[in-house]
Amino acid sequence: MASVLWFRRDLRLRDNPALLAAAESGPVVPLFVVDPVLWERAGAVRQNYLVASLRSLGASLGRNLLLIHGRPEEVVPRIAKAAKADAVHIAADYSPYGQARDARVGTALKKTPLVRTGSPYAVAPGRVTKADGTAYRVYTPFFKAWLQHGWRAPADDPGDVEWWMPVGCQGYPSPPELDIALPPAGEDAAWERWETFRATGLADYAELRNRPDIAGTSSLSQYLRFGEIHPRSLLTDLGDADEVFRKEICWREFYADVLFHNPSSTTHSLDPRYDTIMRWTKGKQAREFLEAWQTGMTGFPFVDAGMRQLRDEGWMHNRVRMVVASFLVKDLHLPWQRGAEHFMHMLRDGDVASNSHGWQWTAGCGTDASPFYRVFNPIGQGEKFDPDGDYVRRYVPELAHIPGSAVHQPWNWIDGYAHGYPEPIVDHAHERQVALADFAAIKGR
DNA sequence: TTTTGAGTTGTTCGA
DNA sequence: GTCGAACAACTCAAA
Repeated sequence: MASVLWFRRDLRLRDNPALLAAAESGPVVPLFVVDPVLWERAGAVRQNYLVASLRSLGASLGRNLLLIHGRPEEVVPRIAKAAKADAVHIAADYSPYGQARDARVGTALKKTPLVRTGSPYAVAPGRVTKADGTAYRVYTPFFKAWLQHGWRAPADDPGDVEWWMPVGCQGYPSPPELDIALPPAGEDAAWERWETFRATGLADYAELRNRPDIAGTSSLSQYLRFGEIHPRSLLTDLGDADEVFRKEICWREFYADVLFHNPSSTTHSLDPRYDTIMRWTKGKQAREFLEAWQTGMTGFPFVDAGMRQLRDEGWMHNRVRMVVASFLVKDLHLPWQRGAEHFMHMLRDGDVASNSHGWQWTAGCGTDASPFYRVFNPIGQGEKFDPDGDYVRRYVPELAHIPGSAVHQPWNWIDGYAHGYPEPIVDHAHERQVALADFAAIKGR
């Protein structure tokens, strides 16, 4: 009997338990459904990356990837019927949209089972709980329990799979052309990046990961996002000395767990007081602030460098993500949701769980005891984590003439504004006080 | 059961 | 310049 293996965010053949499950019963129909909802949501950068990844997967299947455009609840049953499949195999998707979609597809499949094997996580969301069975809301206890829970060994190599296309394949979708270069997509590229990072970056990761001027991070985020490599594969290769990197992988799992238990937290603050009490900037001023932030024209060099990196590369260093997020929420007083939407539209690694809860953490309405007084100083952060100013000069050419660390304070440089760089759109010290006062009002309720 | 201490990523102020 | 304290309120786990 044939079966259908429906790829979604697991675009790989290695360490793929759902593939093993599918291959057990005979020929496998490798299906990818171009879901118009997710496609529209992705934005041009992720659309391009997805197509590149699908092409890579297709090549590794000997051009047998079955691409069909349409709503999954319509497409998947149709393909299963055409293949006379005994089952449709998937890796579980724990995102709110994925859960709802898979429920609809399961219903539409009627008697053909939708079999979930594995997930994009080492430990599936919902598995790690407190002693009373409820979900964690603080990271460190979660991390301890997650380690304690442990995970399976990577899945075996699938060997020779008989790929089969029972119907004609539709073409790859055509995203708008980009004038930016994305990293190489696909499973082989993911493993190559991982091996390079293991050999050259992992030992210094704890020290250098916060330096956006240095390539100190793993650059694996888009590979994890699209499942071109599984986190279990990374964890298996880690040693005792790699605790900091292990914890970063666990953050991804923690936020997936938090979102699983709070499906509305993509748009609603975990702390419900937050959405109703904060006094946000409104009207024309809000639109102008948002545009200045999005285009990297706030007059704060480190913030603007980050926002331009996002625009130019579809990616931003994590340290800078926190700084620009803090700036949007606590200096410009705009809701975290506006920033999260922009990130999801622009990021090649955009993941709804990590993105929503990264933003909520920064905004101070999410998990963990994010102290209300934690307002990042955009200048101080730049001087601390981009000490030579190289990061700012790389992305903000109007400041390229200012040497060293002085680039973080163009107002103190004699020709600082000679090349059209804008002056600061807000007074950070003042806005910090406003944010603290707002937050104190929330906590009083 | 109650208490206690710690909690990703910070900043400012005053000694 | 460096350094420690202070900046709430709540979650969680261990004592």
